[in-house]
Amino acid sequence: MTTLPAQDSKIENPKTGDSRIDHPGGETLVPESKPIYELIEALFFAYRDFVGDPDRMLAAYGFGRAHHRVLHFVSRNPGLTIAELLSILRITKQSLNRVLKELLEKRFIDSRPGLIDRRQRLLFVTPVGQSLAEAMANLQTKRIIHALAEIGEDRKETIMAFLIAMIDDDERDRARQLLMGERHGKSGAED
Amino acid sequence: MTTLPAQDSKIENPKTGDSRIDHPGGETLVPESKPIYELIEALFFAYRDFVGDPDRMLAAYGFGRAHHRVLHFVSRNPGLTIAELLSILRITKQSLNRVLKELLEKRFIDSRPGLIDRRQRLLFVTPVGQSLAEAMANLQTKRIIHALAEIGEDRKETIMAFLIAMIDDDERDRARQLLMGERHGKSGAED
DNA sequence: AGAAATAAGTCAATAAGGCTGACTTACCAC
DNA sequence: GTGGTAAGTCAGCCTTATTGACTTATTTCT
Repeated sequence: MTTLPAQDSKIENPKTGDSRIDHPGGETLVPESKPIYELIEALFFAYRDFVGDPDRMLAAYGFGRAHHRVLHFVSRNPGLTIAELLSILRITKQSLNRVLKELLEKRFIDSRPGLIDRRQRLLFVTPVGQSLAEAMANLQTKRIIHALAEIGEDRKETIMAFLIAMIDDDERDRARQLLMGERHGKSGAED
Repeated sequence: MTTLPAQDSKIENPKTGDSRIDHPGGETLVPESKPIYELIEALFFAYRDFVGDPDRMLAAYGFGRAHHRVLHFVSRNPGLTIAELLSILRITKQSLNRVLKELLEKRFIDSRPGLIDRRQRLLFVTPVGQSLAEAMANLQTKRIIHALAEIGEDRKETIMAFLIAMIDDDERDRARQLLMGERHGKSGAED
C-alpha cells in the first residue's frame, strides 16, 4: 500500500475523456482512447452467465465454483501435481486444500504418489469426477456453440485470438500451452 | 453437430465414450459436440486477468471487486436507483448495502431522493468517484485495445456480437440496452 | 551420511462478499 | 387510511479467499 487515499480529485472534465488522473496505485493514467464501455460490460454479463450454468449444477452436489475449477483442470490435465494446480489457479495451498479434500473424500478426484518424486501427489479424476467435469463442460460448450452460431462458426479463431491476447503478457504462453492441451512434461504422469 | 476446425488431438482422450450422463440437477445431458475446452479455458484466463487490473487499483482504496461493480454501473448510469442496481448486479439488498454504504461514506457516490418518487434514492458518482471509475475503465480499455490490435480492430463488432450472444436469452435485451448506453427512461435523472 | 531444500498437509485467525429471515421507516396509490 | 413498495438495518451463516507458523516425508546436495 502506497499512500492512503489522498483523494485530491484533479479531474479536468469528465466529459472530455481528457483527464489526467493520479492514483495511489502509482501510475498516472493517460488514456489513449475513450473507455470501451460496451466491451467491458459485455464481458461482465457474458462471464456472469457463463459461470452461472455450472454454478447451478455444482450446487446440487454441495460444491461451489472453486470445486469446479479444480475438477476442470484435473480432468483436463491428469496427473497434475498440487504445485502445478496452485500456480494455475493462483490461490494458496490452504485454500486449495479445503476444496481438494472434499473432492477427494467424495471420490470425485483420486490422488497417487508420484512415480519419480514420491513427495508429489498426482491428481486424477475418478469416473464420477470425469462425468461431472464433462457435464459442466458440455453445459458451457452449449452456450459457446450457440454464441458462435450467431457470429459464424468460422469466427471461432478470432474469438480465441482475442481471448488469448487478453491474458497477461507473462502468462500467455503458459496459458496457451494449457488450453491447447499440451501436457506438462514432468513427473511421468500419463495413464 | 457443428463442424469444428478440428483443433487438436494431442490430448489423451477421456476414456468415457459415454455421452449420456444423469445428474441430480435433473437433466440428462446429451452433448451435441465435444467440449470446446480451448474457449472455456481462454475465457477463464482472460477474465481472470481482465478483472485483475482494477482489483489491484481498488486495493489501494480499501475497496474490492464489489465496489468496482457498483461504482462502474452508477458512473455509467447516473440516477440509477437501488432496485435497478440490484437487478443488474443480481445480489441482495443487504450485500449491496454494505459496499454502497462505504462508497457513500467515503464520498465516491452521492445519493438524492427521487424527484417523482421520493422513496427512491438516485445514485450518482461524485467527481472523485468518477475519476476512480474512469481510471479503472481506462485500465481495462488498455487491455482490450491491446487485444483488439492483435486480431484487427475491425473485429471489434465480432467480439461484441459473440459476448452478447453468450448472455442468457432472457437477459440479453436488458443487458444490450445497458451497454449500448441507453438510459432507463425513468425518474427524470439526466445531467 | 547428514544437512538442506522441497512437496504437501495442517492449525488458527482473518477478511470479503455473498446469502436468508425478520423487521422498520418512509412514501405512494387506490 | 389501508396496503404495497423502496430502501435501510439487525443478526447470523456460508464460501472462498488470505497470512503465518508448523509438521512430515522425501529428495537433493555436499
